[in-house]
Amino acid sequence: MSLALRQHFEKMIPLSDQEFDYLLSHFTTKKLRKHQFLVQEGDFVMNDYFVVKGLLKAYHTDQEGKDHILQFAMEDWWITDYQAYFSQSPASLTIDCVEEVELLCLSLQNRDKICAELHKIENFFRRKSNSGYIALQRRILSLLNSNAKERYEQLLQQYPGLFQRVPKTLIASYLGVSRETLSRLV
Amino acid sequence: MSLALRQHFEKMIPLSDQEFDYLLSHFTTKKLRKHQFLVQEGDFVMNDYFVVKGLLKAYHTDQEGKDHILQFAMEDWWITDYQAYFSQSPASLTIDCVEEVELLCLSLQNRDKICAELHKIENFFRRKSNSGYIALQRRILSLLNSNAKERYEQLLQQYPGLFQRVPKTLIASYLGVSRETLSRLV
DNA sequence: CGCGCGATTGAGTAATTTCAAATCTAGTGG
DNA sequence: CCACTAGATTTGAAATTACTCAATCGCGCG
Repeated sequence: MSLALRQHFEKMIPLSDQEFDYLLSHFTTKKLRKHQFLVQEGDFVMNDYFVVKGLLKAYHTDQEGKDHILQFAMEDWWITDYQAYFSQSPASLTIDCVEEVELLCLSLQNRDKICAELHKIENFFRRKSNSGYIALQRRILSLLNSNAKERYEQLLQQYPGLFQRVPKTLIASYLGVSRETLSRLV
Repeated sequence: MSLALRQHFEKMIPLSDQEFDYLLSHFTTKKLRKHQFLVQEGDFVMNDYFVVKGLLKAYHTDQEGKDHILQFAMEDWWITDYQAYFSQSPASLTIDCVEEVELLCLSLQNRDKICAELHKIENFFRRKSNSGYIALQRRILSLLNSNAKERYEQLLQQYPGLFQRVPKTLIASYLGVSRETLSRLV
């Protein structure tokens, strides 16, 4: 289970066995069933979660009760309500499991601790965050530039595996269109 | 001019005079007039830019020739084509000056160098990037959740100063609506 | 005074949503 | 193996929203 995490780190930074074991000691594990909540609106968010196995979604529910998916996360991705996590304030997002899930959990305290103790981990998270920033910029441009059909095709191209694992309703909610409209586009 | 940068760093991390002077030696300065380009599509992007004075916009031009503003940057903000900068590949964005501008320029080599040499700078950029990530998530949710009017009001609330400095046409392009539609909403 | 840029207004068109109903599909229990 | 059900997807039709294109307005500056 922790091999996935090690490989994930080592895509960016080399680690000795000792270093990795030390890092790993700052994580806890968690398993959840399909449809279980990882984070609910209003919760304090204790951890950032690395997905070892399974698939989750993070979404916000608006005043009219409609969900808007901010993020999916599958194997090798991180997910949490970052706003809530970094500022240790109540969550405005809900995160739940689309499939059965195995997670490695990293508290903010432990994140800061390993970043302070191991310079290369701070480097890892900096670069990771930069990549994430760029990915979100791309998504914003795609929301501004492209109509629903083009956004659908871009997503299909970017994450072909996703479509076997989530219903179209959720894809629609991620793309920002109604499921009926999405259905008419395909 | 460099005082702005020092204060910017010191909002997050304390610095000695020596440390700051050393950091500053890795920046160059640049001044541009209104309407000048900082980055054009296809350019290699040599720097990340810290805005000492003035206002810029970063935008993408789609196939139909329409511009979509990804980011504004004013005093105390950073701006570049991050995709192009971090991967040292040609820019897909254009960045130009809405006002006369003074910048401090940081190359990728120098960024990596000061991050490697000064752990707390790596920490600075990590936290900076995390904040940016959260801000983009908020913007995505606002694009998914809210209609044009609500997005306008959120922007107004978030950056009241912006509206005195940029024409409504640019606001519309940032919000993802036509200028006519925006005009009818206000 | 007049030019030019930005903002507004009007009218017709295109895209998307909403609400309702029909259809399809996978999993369950008999 | 079949019938049944719940969830997911599709389709239809009307209503809404936003867009485009064109014309007009308003204001600051030379």
